[in-house]
Amino acid sequence: MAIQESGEMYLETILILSEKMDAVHAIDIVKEMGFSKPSVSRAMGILKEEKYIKVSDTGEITLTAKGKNIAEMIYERHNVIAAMLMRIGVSEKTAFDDACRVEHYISEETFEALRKVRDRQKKSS
Amino acid sequence: MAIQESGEMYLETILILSEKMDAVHAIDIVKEMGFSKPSVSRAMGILKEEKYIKVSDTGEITLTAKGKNIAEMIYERHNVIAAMLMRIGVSEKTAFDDACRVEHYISEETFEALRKVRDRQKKSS
DNA sequence: CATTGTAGTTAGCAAAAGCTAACTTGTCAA
DNA sequence: TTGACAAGTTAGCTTTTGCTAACTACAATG
Repeated sequence: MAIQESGEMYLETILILSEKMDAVHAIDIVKEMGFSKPSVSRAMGILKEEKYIKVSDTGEITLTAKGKNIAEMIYERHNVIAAMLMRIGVSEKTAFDDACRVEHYISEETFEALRKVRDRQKKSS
Repeated sequence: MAIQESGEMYLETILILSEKMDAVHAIDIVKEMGFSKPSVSRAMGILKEEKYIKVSDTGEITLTAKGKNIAEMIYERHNVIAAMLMRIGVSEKTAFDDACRVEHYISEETFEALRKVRDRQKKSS
């Protein structure tokens, strides 16, 4: 089964959290995303099942290579979109929030075009 | 209840179809969107219930003012997003498809920023 | 050692939005 | 007039993804 939007969000959150703390547990995701413990618990079950994450017997959650690929792709999309929005005058908060929703729906082609715009911008600044 | 993404899609489709033909029926929406007849039938029931559309006794579907507002807002978002994507080099087909998904997820602030970019572009061309 | 609190799971509900199967209804052609 | 097709509806299934209630398991405090 292909990964769902919600799965992408969970993976991205795990990636972000694992850069901020040395061990990510389900409870950290609960606090970060604002979902209930059972919702997160089930999501972790599915992600584990589909080999996107590993969960140690102490409950520590880590991304597999497969999971990390997706998390990083989404995260980069997030950054590229948010950067583009801010460049055209959207506030940081809104750019972040909108990027968070939009990141799941753009094609590879659009992403590449956005990335080129960002890179051009970078060079000229 | 606030309108759902799927509801927005149906309203937008009704708007587009009613510009192409003089009477829109459920079957036209079935053909346009590729959903089953029962799916469209139920969606029309909900949109009618919530006063976004009117359905005549011959089955002709028309947008109410409330429905037209939303349809036009979404349609304009669609156009603004697609135009922006094409401007940065995305192909017409992809721009259309991506806009179709993204249009439901951007904030008013982002939309206004995009519109300004488009207007600036218009003037300078 | 008992109590309390934290982390996580299990069971089951709900809403949204797709689907198929099977029905009604109306029109039109033979 | 009958037979067939087209449009629409009804009933009921499925998946996704949130939720609450209630449980287990463990650890730490008094």
